[in-house]
Amino acid sequence: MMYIASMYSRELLKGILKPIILKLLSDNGRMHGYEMVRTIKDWSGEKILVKEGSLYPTLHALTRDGLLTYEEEFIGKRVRKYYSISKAGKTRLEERKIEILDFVDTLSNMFNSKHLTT
Amino acid sequence: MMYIASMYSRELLKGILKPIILKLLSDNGRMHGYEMVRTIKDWSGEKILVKEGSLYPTLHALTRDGLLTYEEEFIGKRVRKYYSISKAGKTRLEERKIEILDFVDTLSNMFNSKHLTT
DNA sequence: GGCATTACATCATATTATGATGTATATTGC
DNA sequence: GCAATATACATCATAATATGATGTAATGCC
Repeated sequence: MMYIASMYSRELLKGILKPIILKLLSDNGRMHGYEMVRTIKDWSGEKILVKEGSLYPTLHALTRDGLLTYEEEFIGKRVRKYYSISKAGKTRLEERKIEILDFVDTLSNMFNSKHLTT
Repeated sequence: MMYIASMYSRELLKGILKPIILKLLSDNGRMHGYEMVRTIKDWSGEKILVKEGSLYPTLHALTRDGLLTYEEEFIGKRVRKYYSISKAGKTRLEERKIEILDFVDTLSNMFNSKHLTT
């Protein structure tokens, strides 16, 4: 059992999990689900804590959409699913990366300056 | 009738509308709904295009939660609701601002560097 | 043996932005 | 004067998606 709470509010994290998974697999090659949870945690400085109830359905959705592939491996009797990013997944990642960095920049400007209408 | 499409994908915008409204009213004092839509558009460089179907229910929710107050005014026969941020709203904005700027920074780091696990 | 960790999974629920739709007044161009 | 557009409010069904709760089972450690 895993019980953790994200530092960022639930709403702020919406729409960001898929790109994070794509980026993770793009950088690291093969990874399995449980490994991703821990890596995202480390990677974000303990600030993004993905829950299993979020991760597994998202991995299935990305696979269904052809952005990921996976292979099963047996460690003793236990099965592990190693996921990899597909060609289509890499293309999608590039698109989303541009959007995210631009969005982040927009938000940064919005909340850092004082915008007065005249 | 207003028909516009946001530059950013739907998911990415989730959870950001409330803080934007709070920031807007914090900077500008009194504003009415329709004015907010146009200001957010200008303010974000045409990148965040809030829909009426999103804005009005959100204004009601923020008011219900005590973060906004409003006064009705008549421009001829037409009613306008001028919203202002409350003390509680300002407190909430400060909290959310810190969270958003930190989140933005985390995302920027995540998507700009290559993170390899060893 | 007992406990924590690893590793997968599903499902009901909550949140929230959107598109569609509706109503009505005011303004601007011709 | 009239038509088109802009102003200004609103509601509702729908879609997307992260979470908490819950479940199963193997492995590693003391």
